[in-house]
Amino acid sequence: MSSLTKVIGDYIVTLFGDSSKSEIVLRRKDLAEKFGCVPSQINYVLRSRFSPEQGFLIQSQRGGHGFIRIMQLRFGDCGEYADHLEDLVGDAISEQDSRRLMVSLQERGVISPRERLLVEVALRNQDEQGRVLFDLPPYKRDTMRAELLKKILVSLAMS
Amino acid sequence: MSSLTKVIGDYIVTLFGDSSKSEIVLRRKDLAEKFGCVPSQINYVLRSRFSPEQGFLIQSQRGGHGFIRIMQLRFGDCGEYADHLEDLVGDAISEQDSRRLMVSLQERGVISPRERLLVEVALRNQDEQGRVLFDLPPYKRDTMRAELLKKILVSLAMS
DNA sequence: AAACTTATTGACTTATTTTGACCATGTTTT
DNA sequence: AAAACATGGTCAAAATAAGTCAATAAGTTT
Repeated sequence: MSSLTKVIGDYIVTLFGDSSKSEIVLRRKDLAEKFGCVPSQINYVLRSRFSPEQGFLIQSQRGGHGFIRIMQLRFGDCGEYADHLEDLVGDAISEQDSRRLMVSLQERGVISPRERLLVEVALRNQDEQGRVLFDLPPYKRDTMRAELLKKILVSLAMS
Repeated sequence: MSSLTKVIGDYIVTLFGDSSKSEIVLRRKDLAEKFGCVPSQINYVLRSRFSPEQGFLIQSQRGGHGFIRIMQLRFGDCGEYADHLEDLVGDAISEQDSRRLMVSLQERGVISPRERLLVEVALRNQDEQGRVLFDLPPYKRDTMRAELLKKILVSLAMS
C-alpha cells in the first residue's frame, strides 16, 4: 500500500515525462480535488519530493488565476554540478542524510547502484575506523563523512 | 538450535529467491509480529546479515506507510572470486601495489573506470587523513589501505 | 570458568504522513 | 478604492512506524 503523498508525487513526475518538459504548471486546489485530499497536502508533497536537493525549483502565485510552477533543474556543465553537490553535502553530514542524498542521486541516474554500494562501504569503513580506532566523537565523524563524500561525488561529477 | 536471527535472515533470503527479485520491501512491524519478536530485532538481523559489505543496500522510511526496502546487488558466483581478491590484497598493501591492482582489475573489466576513480579517491582520502590527522606510520596506513580495499573489492565482486 | 562474541529486549528517540485551522496575497466586481 | 472572492502558504497536532542504545542473556572459544 502506497501513501497518498507517493501517489501524488508519482503523478507529478508523469506530467514531466509526458513530453519531456522541463517545467509544468498546476493548480493546488484541482490537484487536491483530484486526489481527494486537503490542499495543504500538495504543499507537503512539494516540500518532501520536489525540493532543490532533488533537482526542482518551485514558483507560485496566489489569488485568482493562481498557480504552482515546478521546474526541473538541469546541470549542463560539470563544474556547476560539482559546486551544487558540494553545497548539498556541506561541512558536516549525518549518516542518514548522506544515505538520503545517495538514494536520490542513484534514482536520478547520477550514480549507479554499484557506485552507491561502493560509496556506502567506503563511508562505513571510515566511520568504523573513526569510532573504533580513534574514538572520534559523532560531530568529527560527520565532518569527515562530508569530506569524503564531497571528494567522491565531485570526482564522479567531473569524470 | 538455530537462532531467531538466522531464521528471520533465511526467511528474507527466500523472499528474494521466490522470483529472483533483486529488491524486496517489507514492514518491520509485520515481520516482527510474524516471528513473535520485538521490532528492533529486525534491525539486528539487517545489520548483521544484509550489510553493504555483504552486497545489500537498504532504504527505509519511518512514519505513516513506513517500509524497509532491501536491494540485492545481483549475485554472480561470487564467493571464490571474493576470496581470491582478499588473498591478492593481503593484510597490508602499498599505494603503488594497490594502484597496480586496480589498473589490472579495470583492464579485465572487473571494475569500470569510474569505479576505479572512486576507489582511488577513497583510498587517497583515508591515507591523507591518517597522515595529517593522526600521524600514522606508513605500515599502519598500508594495513588500513588493505582493509578498505578488501571491503570495497569484495562487496563489488558480490554485486 | 573466564573471555569473547552474538542475540534478545525494551525504553526512548526520530521521522513521515495526514488533516485542519488560520494567514497572506492576488484578481474581479461594485 | 473598497469589498468580495479566489487562491496559495504556514504551522502544529495526531497518528503511525522505523531507528538507537544499552542492558542482559545465551553461545563459543580458549
